[in-house]
Amino acid sequence: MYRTHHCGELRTSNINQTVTLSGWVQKFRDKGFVAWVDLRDRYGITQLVFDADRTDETIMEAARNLGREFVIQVSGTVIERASKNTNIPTGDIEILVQTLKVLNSAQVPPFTIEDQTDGGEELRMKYRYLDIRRNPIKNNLIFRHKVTQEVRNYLSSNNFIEVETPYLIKSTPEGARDFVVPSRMNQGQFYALPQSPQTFKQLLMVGGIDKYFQIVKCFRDEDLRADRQPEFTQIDCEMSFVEQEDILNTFEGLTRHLLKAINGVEIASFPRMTYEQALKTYGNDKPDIRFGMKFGELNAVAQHKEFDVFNKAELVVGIAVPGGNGYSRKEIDQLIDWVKRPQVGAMGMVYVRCNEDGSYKSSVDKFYDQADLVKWAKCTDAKNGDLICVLSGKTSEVRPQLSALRMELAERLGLRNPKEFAPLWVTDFPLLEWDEDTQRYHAMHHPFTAPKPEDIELLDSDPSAVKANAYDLVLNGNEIGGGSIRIHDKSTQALMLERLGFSEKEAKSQFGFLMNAFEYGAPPHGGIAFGLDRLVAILGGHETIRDFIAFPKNNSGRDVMIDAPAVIDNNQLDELGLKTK
RNA sequence: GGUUUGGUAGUUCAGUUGGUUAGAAUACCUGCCUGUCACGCAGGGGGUCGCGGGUUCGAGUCCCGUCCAGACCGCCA
Repeated sequence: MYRTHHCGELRTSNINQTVTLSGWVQKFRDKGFVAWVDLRDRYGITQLVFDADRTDETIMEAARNLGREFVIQVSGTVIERASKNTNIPTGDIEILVQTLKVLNSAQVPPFTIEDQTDGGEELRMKYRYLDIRRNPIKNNLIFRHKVTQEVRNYLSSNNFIEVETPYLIKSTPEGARDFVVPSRMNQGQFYALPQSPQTFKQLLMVGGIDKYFQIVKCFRDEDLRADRQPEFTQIDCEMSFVEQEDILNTFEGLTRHLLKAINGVEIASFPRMTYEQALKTYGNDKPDIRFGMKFGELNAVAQHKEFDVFNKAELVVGIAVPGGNGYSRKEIDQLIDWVKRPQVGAMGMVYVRCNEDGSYKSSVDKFYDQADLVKWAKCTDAKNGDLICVLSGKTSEVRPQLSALRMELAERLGLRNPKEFAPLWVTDFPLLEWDEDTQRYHAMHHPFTAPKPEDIELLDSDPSAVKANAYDLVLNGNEIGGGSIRIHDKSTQALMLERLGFSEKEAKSQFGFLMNAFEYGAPPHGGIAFGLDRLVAILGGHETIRDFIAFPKNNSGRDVMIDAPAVIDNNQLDELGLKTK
């Protein structure tokens, strides 16, 4: 038997017991007459003691030959410590070792296996199995397990069943790039890995599985970010015989349950906001509402003077930065440089200092008097001591720019408290979005989203005005879930695909299976999918999802540990019919 | 595809205006130490300054190219 106990469980109540423990050598401390080993496993650390008076000399010697991360098994007696350590749960006891067996030696690890490691990101990824031994990563994986368990518990107890859908499916032209897999038995043909199980879950609805969920890997061949991986996990859900309201209530319930069970946070009901409101108020369809700094549109109070920049702008919009009047001229200049960076792309920034005495000082005093600036302050809800930042230009450009500034300032002001949770439903997304590159409409959500019934006639006259019963769940400025009521009849689906530029033939070959199914009694249905990686990271109080994924990929989509992707040999290419020459 | 930051000891980093033998901390090794737990003390080993080219009497430092990594933009229905 390798162990009778794990390394986190022995207490004073176990004193005098003979125990066997196995684990890794965290640390060896040698005082000459007496030496200690911190023995670590998943559950904690237990101190082993080797004492010149009480320990056999050969064992003493063997202990001196141990290195960091050696795997050992020891047997001995639990004794009370002469000096206790209140920092760890097992700090009152130690093991007086009677037998010591090295189960495996270890090379000196390339970074320290400690909470505050000295290792950099790349090195930790290359030796991810060592990184996982560290508490922060190990605890994140345990945390993720808890979240998925709670998801399964909640949905199961609400009559949802988990059904697996295939990973080897068919490439579709809409949406992200597909990862493709060559077929050996059908040479020249390819499977695609699913970007989501979307059509399959809809077919499950046609199959009568009226409440479905799946915790499922999805794949998108697009460039990565700190919060984006090429393979990621979704909590994918679909329900039949439901309206938007039913879905919002059900999954607000799930999210509330998670916040309660995982974070101990109770939120009575989630606020809602339309897509239009979100853009107007926060410049963004996933606003972080933990803090204010709402947009104030200034066209009416700023476009009557000689200031051409504003007069020519489609939108003049500002935010009030709390306490921002405290910024030095230099700091404000740095802010202006920040918004002018190519990543943000503003042409410039006008600012107004709101002095404590109620007077104003702006960078455009030449054009505007105190009475004007009073109105600006009113529009942006600025208080004395604030700084109003104003951007102008094309609405579609200025809003994201000011939104980026708002988020940056909130970050600097410490307003993005990771312990605070502010969920928000964003509803009434447009069905379609004009794409300049391809000169056609794209589905904002996906091509299976149903237009709002009252907007259907606009599909011909004014496609971009058509709204959908589509919704996102936003948490602390992150989109954590999105879904819609789906089309469930063949003619609407055909019309939709036609509007997206599919020929009848293309529509049939790509999505014929779905439209066929719709002809055999498809129930009204809709659903939602949550990004599990992101959700777990946010609940865990982090922005980066990599530390919540056991084996993540780096910025270039590489697994640096196993060194994938890699070339394959000619025989393999030949078998797949992919050999060039 | 673009913008930007970085690459120096096992690791994390410093390295001034281009100038002597490239440093620190930590890790590692050796010795000492009667209760350590970030143990302490003394000593020691450890460098293709990412790679290639150029400028120069002289390059870790300047220039060009290239590779790798991070952040962001595009992209991500």
